[in-house]
Amino acid sequence: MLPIGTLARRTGTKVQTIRYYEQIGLMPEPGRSQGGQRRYGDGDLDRLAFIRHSRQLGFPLDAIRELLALSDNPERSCAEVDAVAQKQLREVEARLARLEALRFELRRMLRECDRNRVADCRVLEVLRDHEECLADHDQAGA
Amino acid sequence: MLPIGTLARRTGTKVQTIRYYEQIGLMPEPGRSQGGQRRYGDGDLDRLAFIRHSRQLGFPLDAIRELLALSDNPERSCAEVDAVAQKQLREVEARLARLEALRFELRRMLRECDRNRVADCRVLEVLRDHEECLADHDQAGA
DNA sequence: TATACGACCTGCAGCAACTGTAGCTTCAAG
DNA sequence: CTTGAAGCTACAGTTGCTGCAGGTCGTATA
Repeated sequence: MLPIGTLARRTGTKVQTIRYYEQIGLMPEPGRSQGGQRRYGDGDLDRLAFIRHSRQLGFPLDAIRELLALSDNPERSCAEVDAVAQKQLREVEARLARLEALRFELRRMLRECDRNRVADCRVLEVLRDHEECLADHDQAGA
Repeated sequence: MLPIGTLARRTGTKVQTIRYYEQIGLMPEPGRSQGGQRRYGDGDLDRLAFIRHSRQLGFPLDAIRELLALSDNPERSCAEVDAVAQKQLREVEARLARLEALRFELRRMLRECDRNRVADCRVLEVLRDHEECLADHDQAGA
C-alpha cells in the first residue's frame, strides 16, 4: 500500500492534485492508515496514470470522467470512447488554427517594425487599430 | 460621453469585463453622471480597443499593462515593446508545437482503433499506457 | 407628470484545474 | 525517544472573466 507521496512520484502528479481529484470524485476515497493517512493500491495507481495521461493529451476532467465510466463496460462498443477522442481532436485542431493565425499576425507585426521610437512602433499601431490585421482572430485563449 | 453599455457594444466587450478592467487598474476610473453611472470619453474607447485587440492576439493582461505603460513614452525606443511581442510570439510557437504533438497522438489513437468492444479499444489502451505514445507531451493546457 | 422598462449600480460567487500556505499530526529511521 | 520528512485539513489565490441578486437611474411614452 502506497502513501500519497509515493503515488504522486510514480505518476508525476502533485500531492495536492491527487487530493483534489479525490475531492471532485475523480479518484475514489482510499483506505487510511491507523493515523488517518491515505493508502493506495495498484488500481489507484492505474487509474491515476490514466487520468494524468489523458490530461497530458488535453482532455478536460469531465471527458476523463466519461472515459473512465465507459471503460467500466468492456463488452460495449467503443463508439462512445471514440466520440470523446474525436471531439478532443477537433478541439485541438480548432486551437491550432487559431494559434496559427495569431503567429502570423505577431510575426508580421514584428517584421514590419523598424525598431525606432515608440511613437512610430508598428507593433503598437497594429494593436491600436484592428483594421490593420489580415487574419481574423475572434476568441482569445485558444 | 458614453455610458458603459455603448462602450461595450463599440468594442465588443461585456459590460462586466469593462468593470473588471477598472477594478484591476487596467482601465482608469471614469467620470460619473449625477446618478453615479459611468461616463466614458474617446480616450477610454481607444484604450479599451487596444486592450481587446491585444487580448485577441493572446497577450496576457500583465503584458498589456506593460504595453500601455510603454506607449506613454513616445520618444523612447520601442525595443521593449518588441520584446513583449517577441515573448508572446515564442509562447504561441511553444503552444503550437505542443498542440501539434497532441494532434498527432490523438489521430494515431483514432486511426488504430477498429471500433469494436471497449475491452479492445486502442484509444483506452493508449491512455492507459504512456509507453505507447510516440510524442512526448509534457505539460497540459498548452 | 406618472410610469414603465431597459440600462446601470455594487458585491459576491463560480468556472477550470490546479497550486500554495498555515498550522497541525503522523510515520519511520537512528 | 527524538527528529525531520511527509501527511493532514481547510482555505485562499491563480487567470480572465461571467453571472446573479437585489436595488437604482435614465428616458421615452401616455
